[in-house]
Amino acid sequence: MLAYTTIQMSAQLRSDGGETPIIPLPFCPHPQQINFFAPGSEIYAQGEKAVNIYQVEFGAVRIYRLLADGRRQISAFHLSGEIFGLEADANHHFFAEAITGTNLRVFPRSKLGDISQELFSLTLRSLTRAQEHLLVLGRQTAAERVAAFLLDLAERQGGLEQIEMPMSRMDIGDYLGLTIETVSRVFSKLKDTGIIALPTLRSAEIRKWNALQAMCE
Amino acid sequence: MLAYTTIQMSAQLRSDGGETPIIPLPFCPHPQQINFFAPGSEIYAQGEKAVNIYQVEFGAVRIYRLLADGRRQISAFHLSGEIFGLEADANHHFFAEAITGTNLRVFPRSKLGDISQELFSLTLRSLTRAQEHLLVLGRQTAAERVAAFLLDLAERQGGLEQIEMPMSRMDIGDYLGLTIETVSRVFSKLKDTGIIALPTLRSAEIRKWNALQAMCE
DNA sequence: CGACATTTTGAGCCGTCTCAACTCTAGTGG
DNA sequence: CCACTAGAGTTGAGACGGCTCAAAATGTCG
Repeated sequence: MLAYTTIQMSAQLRSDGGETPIIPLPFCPHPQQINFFAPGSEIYAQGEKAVNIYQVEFGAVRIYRLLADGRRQISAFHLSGEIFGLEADANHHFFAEAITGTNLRVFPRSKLGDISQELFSLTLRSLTRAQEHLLVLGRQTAAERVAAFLLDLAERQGGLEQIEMPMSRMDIGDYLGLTIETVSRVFSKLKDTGIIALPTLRSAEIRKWNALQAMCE
Repeated sequence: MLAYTTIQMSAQLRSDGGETPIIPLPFCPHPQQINFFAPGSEIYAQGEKAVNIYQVEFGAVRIYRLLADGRRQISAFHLSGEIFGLEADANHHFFAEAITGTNLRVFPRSKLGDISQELFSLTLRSLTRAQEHLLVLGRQTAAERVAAFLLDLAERQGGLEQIEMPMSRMDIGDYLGLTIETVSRVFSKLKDTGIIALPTLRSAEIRKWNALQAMCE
């Protein structure tokens, strides 16, 4: 929505520097190019012809859909190493945007050839992830959703207690089916009860793993 | 949950007889057996080793997950022709149960060999469907959810105004993230406004397509 | 340091849930 | 064929969680 262009380097440093680079980038069937996307920039749009698939080298991406009145649902965040952009037919069914400055490996769909076992299993993992997120959206309370979100992020970042959250509160709300106010209130409550700490706005630290896990049932 | 055994034939007739058999059953890589499942019977359980994939010949199946306190989220219904049971790893992440009397083609996973383009694209379609359902659960009101559900069912049954609903109100609620009471209230409202008719408990007739579509935005 | 965007906090409201009673349907047995 | 019964669905009243609207606080970048 907002078109930054000059800030990209600092955002890049934040999401890439520090700790982390634990996640491997194995998927690599062909020589491919790497493109940089500035924070907030569009990678593809709903309805657009799906010519490429993408792998995050570093940064973060949101996949989302919009209702006519502007309500937004983020169906997934993609972090380093993850693949996105595969579609069931010729066109994209969702929007994809870079959250922070993001480097993407671009694989032309035409050059993929036969479906590798690896690509298939990445797709199945996405499916499982989406189906599990359905449980969160359909049946969990606000507190449970945020807890599940934090644990999921932690796990995807190597299981450390320090979590990077490249996305805004609005992104988190649109992912969890909540408003920013509710997300914020839950964060505050978790902080007050000592379950997490919030060193900065875009990072969290899990202090009581069992308490957080217990919240998801 | 309930173990019928004597009623299975009538259930079978209801879901199979009448109109419908429009949907093709193309997926058929190897000779395979066909198994009958009585209404309510378990096809596989969460955590169980995933040895087969399944295709519905006739009947209906629910795929679901449970929280510790019994809250249930149905992530998908599968009708004639549809495939389910594929998992990202060795074990099932969900439960699968027959809703009505159901015949399933069973394909041993071991005999699938290389992933066919067709199987891959069926998987992608499931992924898209799940991601679109996230929008429903995350951002739509009760009335919008029910409208989307009815339109989806109608489309999958060939676009006719007569819809078969093999599942109970509880199933619908657990699919849409609502209680049975709310589902029932929305059905009543749609009936009162003449948008749908409800000839029997397990069928519906769409009277005003545009009104229903307008509800989903 | 100053301006703007983002996040947090507060107060009141609304949609959906909960709990309870009633109705309808389908199956059972006289 | 009809009354009886159990399960499923519907309807109503009140409660509650998360939303809306508003304002204060914090963080970011010029």
